Amino acid sequence: MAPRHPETRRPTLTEVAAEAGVSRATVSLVLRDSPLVAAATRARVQAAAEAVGYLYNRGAATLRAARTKTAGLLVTEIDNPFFAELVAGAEAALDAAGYIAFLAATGDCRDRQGRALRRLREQRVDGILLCPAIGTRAEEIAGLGLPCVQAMRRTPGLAGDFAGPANREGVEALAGHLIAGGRRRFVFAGAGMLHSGVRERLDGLRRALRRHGLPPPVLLRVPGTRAGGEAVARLLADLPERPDALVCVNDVLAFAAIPALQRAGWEIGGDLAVTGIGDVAEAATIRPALTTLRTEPRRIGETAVRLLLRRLQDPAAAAEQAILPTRLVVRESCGGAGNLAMSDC
Amino acid sequence: MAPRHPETRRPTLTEVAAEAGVSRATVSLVLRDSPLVAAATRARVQAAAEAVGYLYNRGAATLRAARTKTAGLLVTEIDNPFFAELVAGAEAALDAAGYIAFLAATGDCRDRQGRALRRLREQRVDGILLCPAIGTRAEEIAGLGLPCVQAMRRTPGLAGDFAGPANREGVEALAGHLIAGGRRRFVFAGAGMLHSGVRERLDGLRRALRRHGLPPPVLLRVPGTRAGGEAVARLLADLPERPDALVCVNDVLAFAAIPALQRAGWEIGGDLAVTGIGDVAEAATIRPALTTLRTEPRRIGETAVRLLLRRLQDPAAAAEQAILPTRLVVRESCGGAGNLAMSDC
DNA sequence: GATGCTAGTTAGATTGATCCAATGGACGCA
DNA sequence: TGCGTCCATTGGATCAATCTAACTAGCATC
Repeated sequence: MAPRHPETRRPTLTEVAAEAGVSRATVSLVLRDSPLVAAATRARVQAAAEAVGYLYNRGAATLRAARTKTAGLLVTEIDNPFFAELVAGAEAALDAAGYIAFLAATGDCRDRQGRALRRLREQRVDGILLCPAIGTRAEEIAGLGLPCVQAMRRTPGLAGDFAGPANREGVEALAGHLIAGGRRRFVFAGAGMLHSGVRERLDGLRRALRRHGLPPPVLLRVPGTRAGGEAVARLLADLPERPDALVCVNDVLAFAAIPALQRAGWEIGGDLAVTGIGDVAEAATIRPALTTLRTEPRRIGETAVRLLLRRLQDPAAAAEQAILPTRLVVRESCGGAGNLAMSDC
Repeated sequence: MAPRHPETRRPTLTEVAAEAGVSRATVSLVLRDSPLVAAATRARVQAAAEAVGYLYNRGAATLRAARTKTAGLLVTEIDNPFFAELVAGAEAALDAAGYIAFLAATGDCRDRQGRALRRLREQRVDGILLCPAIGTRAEEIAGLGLPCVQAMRRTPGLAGDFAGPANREGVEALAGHLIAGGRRRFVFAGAGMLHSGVRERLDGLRRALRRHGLPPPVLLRVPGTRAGGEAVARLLADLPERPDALVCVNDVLAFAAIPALQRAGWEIGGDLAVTGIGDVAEAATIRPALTTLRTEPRRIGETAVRLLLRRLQDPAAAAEQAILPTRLVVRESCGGAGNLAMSDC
């Protein structure tokens, strides 16, 4: 039986210093890659650290210095494939920069978000990447006293760094495609939680309809989840007028809506066009394959981290809004022109 | 323009102590919910902490005490929906216990895993939940000197805590179902990386075939990813004998294999049965819907955390192996009996 | 010979909480 | 009153790093 958690005292700077025949301060400088130490000394210290099996204690460093080399990733839900990809991209980018990520989910609940934020501050993270929960107020974020980059959604009245897709323009193009395909009576599903991202998407849709002289969309106030998608089939049946296009606030909602609608007798791509937003992997395998707006979550995560790292380097820099272009991916679920093809927007 | 990161010195125990008219030690006891302090004193201290806007500094506490209230989550890939669910379950369970999770991905690469483990140790995490990368050696884990619960896979020769599905029994039942449906010539896809989990699945399949006097499966040595799934179509066409059943090592591989096979002219569920393992949400929406073995990743994550918390409480406890039961979910992709139904195994 | 400069190194103070041993006061009991 | 307990509280040391300012050579300059 191997020893489990041996209470061996780990060696400290002092031991390394003794081994190398220098002071603690010098060892500290070497470990932090300071240009102040001579090459020979540096080599000697590194050898000594290796020899005694030294392990850096970031906790002790944190106490004295202001940096922890950690960042918080606070997203809505981890097991939504969209956010999973966003988190994967953010984690990889942080890792590459020598940071390590704390992960927490808000479930779009302000209380949970508040708890998580408190823990992250207790841990003295250097910065936070946040998909703010519905109802988050600007003071909550500004009051953190921490660099915070928002992703996907913005807290109203908070003019900080932000990374997200060009929702309005993208959805406008998506709706334009549907209209060109002959669709006229639009429903927008997922208006249950009107955060800034949803509002932009809805705005894009409204603008396209207005431009073509069509009536505004019917709103289904369901959450943007699989559960929300399942509710859609029932709600659609109850509408006074039969719609011919269902624009879903995100892919996941569409994934659940499509089978439910099929069971209810709708012919997806035929009498009803269905679209998503995101273009996660499942969009290509569901049948009919989903017409959607590609927003590249992985890249959004990477971009948000880039903004965060920049902000850490230069706290006084002007706030940056990284609005990433989207791309319309036309598949079968919208029927009409361009079936199975992809086209830029 | 709101102040960005005001260099306000955060109040410390000393300030709270002064405000409450007690010593630092007493404040510390209150903050840690010690039963030693009198109720009146406790209330006074809590009010004082609130009044001065005190924020606990876990870094300082860590330096003195041995606990950080953090744990590491080290998984293969975050954007595989299976692991995303596992991580979501683990994060929720850790959160409920007052812990916060570091997240990192190994990409099944020992070097990356090693780097992540080093960072986690530098941060002095209390414990680690690990899906060990291929080729991980027992000493690497035992040498951490840290509580470590393995999930999904085991490092050979390491007898520690473990949480994972009953792969062998599950796949045996799955294969039994296919055989009962008339399938005879089996291919196993995803044998590119033979970790313990894959080996168990393969064992289960082999056992079922042997029991029914059928020849062993053909192995396709592709990775268990979407890319691996796409390679499958080409490889199947090249086989000397046409198979009638494709057992995929996981759902994600099957999701990519099915459309690729369809394009190559195979009739899924008809001339070729295809199955996955996991039963993530996409399994129900792909067409034909995927027959798979439900392994409940979320519950595996929760269970692994339960084991980890137990180990933290009692480092000397006997190692526990939590082997969670699986459930056969029969859908269309395997054709034959039980179409669209679900059945226990 | 005094002075200034630079590169490399260092001693000692500091960070904010916890641990430990000690202390003061209230209480019970002979 | 005196003594032993028990409870609540405390001062000082401690954890392992970083920071600050100072110091030492070595060399060039005036």
